[in-house]
Amino acid sequence: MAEPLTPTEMAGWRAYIESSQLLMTQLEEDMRAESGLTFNDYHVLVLLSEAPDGRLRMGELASRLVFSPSRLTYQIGSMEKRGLVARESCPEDRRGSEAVLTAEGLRTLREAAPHHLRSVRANFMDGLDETEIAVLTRVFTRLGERLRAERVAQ
Amino acid sequence: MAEPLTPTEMAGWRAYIESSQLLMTQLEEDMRAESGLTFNDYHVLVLLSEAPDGRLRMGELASRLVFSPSRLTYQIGSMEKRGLVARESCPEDRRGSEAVLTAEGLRTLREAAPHHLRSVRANFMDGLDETEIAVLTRVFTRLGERLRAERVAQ
DNA sequence: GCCAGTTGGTTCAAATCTGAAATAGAGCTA
DNA sequence: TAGCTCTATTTCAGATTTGAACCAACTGGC
Repeated sequence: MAEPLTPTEMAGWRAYIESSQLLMTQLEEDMRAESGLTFNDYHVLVLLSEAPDGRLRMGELASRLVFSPSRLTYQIGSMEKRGLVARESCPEDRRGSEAVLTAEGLRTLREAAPHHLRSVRANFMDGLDETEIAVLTRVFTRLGERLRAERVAQ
Repeated sequence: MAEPLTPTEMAGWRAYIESSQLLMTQLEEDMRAESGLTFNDYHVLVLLSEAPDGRLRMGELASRLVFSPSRLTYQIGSMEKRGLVARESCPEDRRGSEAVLTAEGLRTLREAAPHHLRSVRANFMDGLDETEIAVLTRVFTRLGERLRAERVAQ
């Protein structure tokens, strides 16, 4: 078997991985400076705000965030302390619990979103033209679908 | 000022960020299962193996990994315990120290690399055609250059 | 109904990561 | 060369993350 990656592929891979690291760090820093939130905090708020009734089962949230169960327990606990979400036990399945967006959480999200999106634009989107955005969207949408499918199948 | 991101941009952004999360998690898991290494461990080994004489100053390594100084201190300490790298104090500047790849570290890298690269191919590259790879490479190379430049300028 | 086997979440100890000090040496200027 | 400022790295305490173990509640087969 030949090299697992051609030089061209290797270059693409390295560029992607290293720049993504850089981008994440930058966005994290901006978010912290502007809103005092973590990227994870923000992502939880977004997902909850989009869910019907502002609530999601822990498992569902964990799977969308790609978080381990214990990590999500901690994350929600931390956000609960800060009043951004509440935890309610689930009526249909008494093993389960749900995270619910609070008014304070929604307010925090509304306040943070424009700053964050501006940061995304400045650090990422502004460098791309329309064709590139289209390719990225296509590539990563497909990638996500593939990986999610495999993940379910183990 | 209008919305900071158009719906098209937003879709691209979400696809990128969520799929990247998924991809990283998958690669991490594969790496751990196949080599008992962390993605960070691996990246350190790669950077050192490419450096002249297999050694790099802590600061240089931190900057390439996008690690905080204290994080790198910890990371190298951990790898030192496992015999993958050694730490030597720097002759030219006695404040500094360098991380040096050990024979054991090089052996570990050689053993891990094919598994990892196969995982990168299977989870990422195989889904892309040549045009897409070219676009990704171009986009992320440019992004990296931009972000690094801004990072230096504060 | 009653188990055995799953599932959904939490808990726990250990590992890792973070930002703010602390250290120590370099380098410049008077 | 003494005194200042800056730089490279480590240390420290606290926050987060990890994987394994645990607990309770659901489910299906008998």
